[in-house]
Amino acid sequence: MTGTTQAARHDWNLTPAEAIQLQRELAGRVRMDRLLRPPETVAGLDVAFGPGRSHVYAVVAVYRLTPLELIDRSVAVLPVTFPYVPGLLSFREAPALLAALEQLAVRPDCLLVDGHGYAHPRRFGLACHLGVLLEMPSVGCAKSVLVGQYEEPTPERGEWTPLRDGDEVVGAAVRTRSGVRPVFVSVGHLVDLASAIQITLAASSGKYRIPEPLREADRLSRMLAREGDPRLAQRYSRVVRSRTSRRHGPAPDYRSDVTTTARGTSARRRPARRKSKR
DNA sequence: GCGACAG
DNA sequence: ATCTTGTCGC
Repeated sequence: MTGTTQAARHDWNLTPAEAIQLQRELAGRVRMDRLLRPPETVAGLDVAFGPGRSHVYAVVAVYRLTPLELIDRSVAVLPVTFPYVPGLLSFREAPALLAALEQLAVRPDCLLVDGHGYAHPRRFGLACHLGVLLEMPSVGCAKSVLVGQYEEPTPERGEWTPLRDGDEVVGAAVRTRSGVRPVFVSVGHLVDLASAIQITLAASSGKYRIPEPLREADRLSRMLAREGDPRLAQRYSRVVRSRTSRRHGPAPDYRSDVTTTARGTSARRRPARRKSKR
């Protein structure tokens, strides 16, 4: 899949009302019925915001599952152009994450996203959005619930209970580490819930609540965001990538099909019209 | 009208 | 998410 999907591209310069309509349309493309052969590599995706919340620092951390180890990383920084609105996270974070994915040296078998997938008001959270645009398997892994209710799973790592929104099972509360709060897993795209849970557990060491790929993406994005220098952050990603790819040999090229650029310096025609609260 | 509300 | 000090526990 190297820039061959035409349908998987759209404008990000939308109003909240337009964004909601787009989600309703794209939600029809989510596929959670396909069986997934066990992935060998999983990419953790997360973002952090720089000083004044002016820029989004996106990081992708690719891990091999056995053994669980970091094999590649990439960074992208873009100006913030959309407010934080529960249910519309994609329009604030996805452009930067897609830009980071484009700079990756290796193509991961699956995406593990910091946020929900199907467990969303319109069944189209950030993980679904990325999976559908890239046409690749993705899993949503959030630290708190957006929609739905669940019963506490027993304390042992590996245990889980369904997350239900009305009669529908939209995800699962998964215990990635014994004795701590569960994480909330849901289908992103091209995986079923059982696989999504397995992938989340496989990416978790058991020493921390957050799966390793997401911990690393979170750690690096926050570190770079604190520096507050977009240009330096992007340069840093190149250094890291050449370093890791040198040790593991040449990696297959990665190309996404999205129109976003890695350097996003051009001003949007329709900038964020209000600041997020809280 | 009053909460709830991924990051 | 980000802003922040100390504190409880392995």
